[in-house]
Amino acid sequence: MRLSRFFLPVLKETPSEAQIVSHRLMLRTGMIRQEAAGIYAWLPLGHRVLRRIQQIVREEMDRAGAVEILMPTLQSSDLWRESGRYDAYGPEMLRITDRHERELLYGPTNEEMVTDIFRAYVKSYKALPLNLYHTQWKFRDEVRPRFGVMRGREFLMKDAYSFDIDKAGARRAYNRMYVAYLRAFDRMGLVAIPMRADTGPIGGDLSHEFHVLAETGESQVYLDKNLLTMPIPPVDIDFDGDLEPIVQARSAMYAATSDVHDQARFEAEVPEERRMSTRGIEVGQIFYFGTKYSAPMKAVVAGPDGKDVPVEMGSYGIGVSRLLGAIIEASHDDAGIIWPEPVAPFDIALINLKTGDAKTDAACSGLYEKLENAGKEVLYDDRDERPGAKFATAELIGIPWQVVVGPRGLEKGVIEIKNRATGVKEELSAEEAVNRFVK
RNA sequence: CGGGGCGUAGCGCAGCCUGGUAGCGCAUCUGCUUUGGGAGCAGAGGGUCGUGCGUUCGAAUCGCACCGCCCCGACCA
Repeated sequence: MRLSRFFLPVLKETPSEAQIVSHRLMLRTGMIRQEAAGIYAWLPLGHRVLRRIQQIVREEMDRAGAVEILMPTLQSSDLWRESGRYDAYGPEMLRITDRHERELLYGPTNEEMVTDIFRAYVKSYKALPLNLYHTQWKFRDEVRPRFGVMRGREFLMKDAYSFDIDKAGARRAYNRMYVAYLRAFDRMGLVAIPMRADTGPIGGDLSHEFHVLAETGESQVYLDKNLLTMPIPPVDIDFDGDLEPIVQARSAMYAATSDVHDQARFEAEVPEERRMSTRGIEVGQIFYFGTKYSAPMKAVVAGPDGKDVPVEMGSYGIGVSRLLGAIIEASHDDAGIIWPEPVAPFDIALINLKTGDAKTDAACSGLYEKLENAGKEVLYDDRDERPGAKFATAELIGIPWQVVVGPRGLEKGVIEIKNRATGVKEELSAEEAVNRFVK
């Protein structure tokens, strides 16, 4: 993409409404534009990152055996009356009336709808286990939206729903999502720690919140430092195999948010030098809730004995749009964002230091073509701007690699590559540079 | 929803207290010069002063109401 043809409305000054760093940077880099409190338009740069995150989540869901669907944003109130949540949900739910005076709502979540889909088609235990997921915009009319996309009213969320014949099956489904989440967050360059979470009226130990550790996190978290260095399950992990040991290895170690934190237990279980207390951003939650919806909504399947039983369910959310904020909170410096490579909006920022200079233009065009043809996403800064402005833009928007081409270097037959995260610069020939990225 | 604050050009702000018809920086446009870390000079364009009602000869400025947004708290992916 040539920057001269891209739409990248960066701001030199920070809009006054933004308080936390991720929100400021998202506005400054022209990733998002606020349209109303907690509601944002996604501009090209932000949209690109959103899509990459969504794709990583999708790949890991698919790998774990979940099946993608897409449910609507608007739902009929009928299903919610069946589950009893229509009245229970309160003003957080955005309610809409259509021209026929029918009550609709903008979905804050999809348990009812997916249960309805399930019960319409699945009648036998032989069709289980099943996990249906989608990534869709949700709306929760928060009293006080804040922190940009970290706590908007409209947000993009991946939610998966598992269906099993019994609790043992539900536990296996839960474990698959647990492992998939470890992999997904790791691929985004995040250290996300599964924390014991409040299971509410359901009880049990099958609920975890995944938190990204960041100073600006919304909740206080307490954990065993050993969790930070636990190995991530490999790409070829067998999701049909026994994942319990992986889950247990982590669950055995203390990690809790403030609402379930037990200081006495923390001190008893974790040696002082391994105790860590910091802030966390919740980016995902997995939850087993049994027959909470299947029972009232009569989502039943015939078991091996021919008798109908309500399915055992769980739900598994990832805050896709929130992750943009979380990643920036966890990865930035004074100059701007530092995107982890797998989620970066572009792989390489190609910086032409002297647009209009025939040799420099030609060298840049050549590099641009070779890198693009090799499948790299390149943002070529071909604007008629001064070098300083181009460097500043590249740093601000956080492209992982800069390829810097100018007349001075070309005289010596070299260009410069610079890593955004480390700041390390190297002078190479153009050919070497291409080989470096193409491999 | 309780408490606080703010709405003036695309962005950041001053002007308001003490009423007299709007200004600064950045950005934008034109020209010239410049070009290895957010250039300089000269010129130009751009504003229903959030909305409505009121007070007044006269309202960005004073009063009332409404709308929007932000911050702290209580609540949430």
